[in-house]
Amino acid sequence: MAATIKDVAKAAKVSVATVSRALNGHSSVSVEARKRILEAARKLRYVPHSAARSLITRRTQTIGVLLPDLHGEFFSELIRGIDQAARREGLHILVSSSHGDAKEAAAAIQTMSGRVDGLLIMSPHIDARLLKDTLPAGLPVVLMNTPVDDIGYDAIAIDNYWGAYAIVSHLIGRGYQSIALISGPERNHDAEERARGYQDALRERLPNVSPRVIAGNFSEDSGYRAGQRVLAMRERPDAIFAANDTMAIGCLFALTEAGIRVPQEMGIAGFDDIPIARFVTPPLTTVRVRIADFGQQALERLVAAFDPSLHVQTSVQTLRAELVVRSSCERPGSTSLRLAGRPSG
Amino acid sequence: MAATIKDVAKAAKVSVATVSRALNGHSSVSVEARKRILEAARKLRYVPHSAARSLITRRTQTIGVLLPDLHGEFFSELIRGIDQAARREGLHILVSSSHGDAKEAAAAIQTMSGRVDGLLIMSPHIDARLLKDTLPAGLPVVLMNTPVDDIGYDAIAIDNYWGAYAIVSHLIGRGYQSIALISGPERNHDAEERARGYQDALRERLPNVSPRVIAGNFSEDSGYRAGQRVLAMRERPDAIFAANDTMAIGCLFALTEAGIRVPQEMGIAGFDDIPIARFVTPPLTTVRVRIADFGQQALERLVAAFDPSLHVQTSVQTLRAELVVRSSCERPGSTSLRLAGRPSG
DNA sequence: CTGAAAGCGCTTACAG
DNA sequence: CTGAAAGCGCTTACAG
Repeated sequence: MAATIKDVAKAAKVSVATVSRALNGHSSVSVEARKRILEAARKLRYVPHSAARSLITRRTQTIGVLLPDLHGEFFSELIRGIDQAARREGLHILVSSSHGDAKEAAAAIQTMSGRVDGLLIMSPHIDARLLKDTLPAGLPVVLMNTPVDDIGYDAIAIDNYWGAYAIVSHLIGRGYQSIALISGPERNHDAEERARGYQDALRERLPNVSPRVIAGNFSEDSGYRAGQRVLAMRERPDAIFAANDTMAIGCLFALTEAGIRVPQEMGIAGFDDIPIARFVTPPLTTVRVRIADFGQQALERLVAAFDPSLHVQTSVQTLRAELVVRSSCERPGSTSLRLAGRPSG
Repeated sequence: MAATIKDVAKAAKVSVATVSRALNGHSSVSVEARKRILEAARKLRYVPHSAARSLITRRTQTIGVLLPDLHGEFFSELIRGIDQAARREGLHILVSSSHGDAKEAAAAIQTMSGRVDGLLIMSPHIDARLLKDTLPAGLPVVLMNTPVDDIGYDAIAIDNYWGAYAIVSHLIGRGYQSIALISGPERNHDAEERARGYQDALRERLPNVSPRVIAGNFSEDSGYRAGQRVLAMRERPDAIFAANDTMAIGCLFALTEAGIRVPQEMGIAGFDDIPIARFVTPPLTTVRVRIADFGQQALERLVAAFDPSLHVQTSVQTLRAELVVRSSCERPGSTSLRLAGRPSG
């Protein structure tokens, strides 16, 4: 049906070798031959068969992106950044998501790994050993926000710890004294790092106050329910740090519904700076992570790893986060103290 | 490096043909041979080379998804639905986005079409002729929300017209008399259909009121600016229908900032029912489209088209939308009138 | 039930 | 600058 390189060769009256060379831009083709070949290819609507090419070149021009989930703007932003960078590099992207556990993630890696030149992996579940057992030796990989930073994989991570530390410090600077955390899902690396930042900030800056953690799972709904639990407490906290914006907004909704005034009676802060964060009432103080940039950098790391001469050693790169101060935890009368983003390693 | 079918054959002491048959589940392989082969394959971590297989089977087990953009939750939901259905079918998905115009979309179709068994295309720009000129004959395609419904392509579309018609009718039923539209981007099919629904509802239900359209482009920011323009009008409308939720929320923000009470002084309605819509203050009345379902159905349509015996004729399928009534246009004292979703064709 | 062989559509030394 | 030929790793009639 579709034209092959043979058809083009016949039409241009040259060998398939010459067609291949002309189409791949090798210089050693005469001007007239090249012209005839290009003309014939155009006429026949010739498109090289990618599988045949891959078979011989051992390159697919495709990279795989393994994501734990696809809910929410975080992932569309991430894919957007990856896709943009990939297009610049002439690479296609194969997407796979919804891996509930390590086993599923490993299976997805298996089926992808034969079809791609490299893999971008975000998996809160997988560990280093499983990864090593699953990945074909020599396949370039960049781990995104995945808790495997010790053993020979390139990785890129959001500075969750610092972001959480900074925002809790900010709340304390604003005069809040009893700050509760709405946590993310258990065994989720991002969630754990944010919790750790919360704990450390509290311990260092308010040593006499003990942390209070309300379980959440990153969904709006869990934030809403957490808000209701706060309302039911005998001794309510005076501020809440939610481990992501989505929960912060759910919580805000619960509080507003109950007539609690934010930020006067209770401060709220989130994490991520999703687009909607600035549009809720009151606008949400949060930590911004440039997610599309994150995706883009991950892809560029991967591309760099394609060239072994450039890629001498694996390393973990951290992506700077920045505090975004809005009014959801600005008590009237408190003085302003703005923290800047820490330069990342 | 990686093991090939030859290595497995050698290890299991059979021919490559037998290995191929065993691994592909053909029945005509003796039990012992199958056992030895499976064992050898496992030991060698054999994974069939997908390019080699594709070359001979003419199937890639991959479908391409062409999207105009990747901003916002709409697209992550869409990809999620597609990805879920694809996984069930054992298909991989190749994603490509950010095609500013028809030419870019055509180029993306070109580079993808050699690597996929079928294509899901959402492109507000492309027209039927260009599509016909670009697509290899015989490649299964399903158009998603793309204004090419007349010439022999399968298509699936959101019922934008009806959704807009229904929500404007709802506003009128609530007693609003002067309803302005914040439109979507020009030459965008969804936007045009929603505008058409708005115009028709107004013409039929309030024949003496002329429509008022404020230009927007689906971004929060354009909604915000539209809100400011409304505030500056000499004769303000008493309700606003924004062509998507994102703009509705931007507009709401502008109004709230200016001290306008919603819904008492001005009603607002949106379109899409993005997750945040229920969390803003007041919660937004909107039209819900089950986006993940939409993606899933598109993929299933495509898979059906793989089997020519099942797939006799192309057709356009419309996805039901439903009105979601919240408080952003509930004036005190107005009576309730809830419209149900229309069954789709 | 099994194997030898052809062939899918390319690229790339090799020889001229 | 060009062509003949080998070979990438599979699958599948064909013959036994």
